[in-house]
Amino acid sequence: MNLLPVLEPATDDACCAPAGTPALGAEEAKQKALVFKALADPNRLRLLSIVKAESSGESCVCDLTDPLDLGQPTVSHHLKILVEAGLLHREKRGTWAYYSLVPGALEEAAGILATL
Amino acid sequence: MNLLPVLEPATDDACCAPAGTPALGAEEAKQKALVFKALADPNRLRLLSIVKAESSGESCVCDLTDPLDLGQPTVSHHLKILVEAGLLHREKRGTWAYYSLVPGALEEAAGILATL
DNA sequence: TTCATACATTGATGACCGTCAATATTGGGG
DNA sequence: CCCCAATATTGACGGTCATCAATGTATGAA
Repeated sequence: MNLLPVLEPATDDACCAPAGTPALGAEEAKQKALVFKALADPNRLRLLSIVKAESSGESCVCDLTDPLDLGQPTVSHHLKILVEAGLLHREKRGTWAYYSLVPGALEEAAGILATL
Repeated sequence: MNLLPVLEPATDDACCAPAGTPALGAEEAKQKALVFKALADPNRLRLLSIVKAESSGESCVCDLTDPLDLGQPTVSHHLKILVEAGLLHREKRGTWAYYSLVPGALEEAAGILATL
């Protein structure tokens, strides 16, 4: 998938050999960092945890506002970030909004680390 | 490991059932978020990628400064963050500093996602 | 000891982020 | 149509972060 750098025969001087194309491209790295940015907040981790623990597979915002010590707008903000990161799915039914894990999304995030 | 919430028989009103203890505690979440904070930067992902791709298993700073479009102090700063997150190991030999992946660290980070 | 190299640290700056209060929007019920 | 409940959006504020230029530190060589 990645063209490996040419793997120089070792410069006679010392350290600092390859350079060439870095293993992970700049754009690719930026993209992958987005997922971890979404995961890099304690309250968002707790949100994911609560949604995952729910037996029904989904939680409405009021289920999520109480356990965290945060105001409702802040929780909504975090949920939006998780949705935009592709980790949560949002479905509005009546007045309520139900959030559920996107199937395989967490595994995919874990996969990024395995294939760095 | 976690005491599950009592799982109310469903309040007659509608939504908003459990509350109780959130699946992931506040302190625990804060701790786990630290690793993802370290991973939440494109340049740090690239650094990890380069170190991992190196056949010798380690890279000195000059190997890392060129591929990224960053100054040497900035690279040093990112490396420090990765070391403090427990992802990289630093060993100084002579004038050079060699960085290598901490064995199992990336897998452990991936494990956090699996056991949220 | 003096100099050059490799790397780390400091201080400053501009950008981004988490949080809240206030307000807007949407949907259901009377 | 009007009111209320649930959620989203906006604007503002304080804190953190990524980056760089300048400087400090340590190691090896002359």
